[in-house]
Amino acid sequence: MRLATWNVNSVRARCDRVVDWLERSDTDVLAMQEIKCKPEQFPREPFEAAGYELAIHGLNQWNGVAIASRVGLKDVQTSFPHQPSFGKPGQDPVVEARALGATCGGINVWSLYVPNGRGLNDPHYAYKLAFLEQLREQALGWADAPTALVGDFNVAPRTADIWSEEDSEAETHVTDEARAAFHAFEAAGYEELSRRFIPADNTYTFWDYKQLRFPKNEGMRIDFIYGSAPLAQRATAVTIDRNERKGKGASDHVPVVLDIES
DNA sequence: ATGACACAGAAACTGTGA
Repeated sequence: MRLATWNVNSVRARCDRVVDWLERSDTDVLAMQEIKCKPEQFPREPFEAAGYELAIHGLNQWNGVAIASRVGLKDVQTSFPHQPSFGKPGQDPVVEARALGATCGGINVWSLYVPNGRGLNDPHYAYKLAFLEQLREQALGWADAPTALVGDFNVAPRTADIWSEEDSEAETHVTDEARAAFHAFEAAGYEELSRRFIPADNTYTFWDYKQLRFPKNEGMRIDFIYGSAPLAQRATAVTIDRNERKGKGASDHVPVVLDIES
């Protein structure tokens, strides 16, 4: 089975590219982030014509997560228990569309879009840390089953995972506490599988659209695949499909792909 | 080569991302 994660940065703007890639890459399950639309706006037809079922969770033009599967899709959950909410001062907090769980081919798959954090003194940063902490709490209970926590974690775990730790736009991605919150999944029984297969420094999954970041390979490694022990022991390969950042109309993230033996 | 922000919604700009 082939399981992938991809922050597509609008599924409507990227639909043709995403479906083309799905078919070319022979992917069975794709977890998407930043679909940037409501379910009724999602371009279902090309996915379904290609043989995929869909689970979609989107509230507005922000965030949004989805799962496309051709190996079954059931037990859909549009948030995890105690998932933190967020709201601007004076507004009612909302549990945003940042987590979507489903059982696909016997695997408990979570498509995750961890809050960016925005700035170290921004309430969004505390929200980011709380999101990771509460997710870890829930993940403890899923660790004995084959579980995949995949998506955009918005954390660059090591110095070699970011082109410059001084980049002010990524300050919330490199702090000790963000990195500790990221690594806490290891103590919860999970292994980050892209690292096992792709340990090389300066191997990125995101490059900003601005300032020639991609041609200069100035990116960040922030998209990951955590597998519980029962899943990790079945992992055979991971690839990062850097080609998907090329050309006009690319997302700023690329797919990360896990192969699992049955 | 891979190339100098992009997306959505509202309104000719703003919020958001990282």
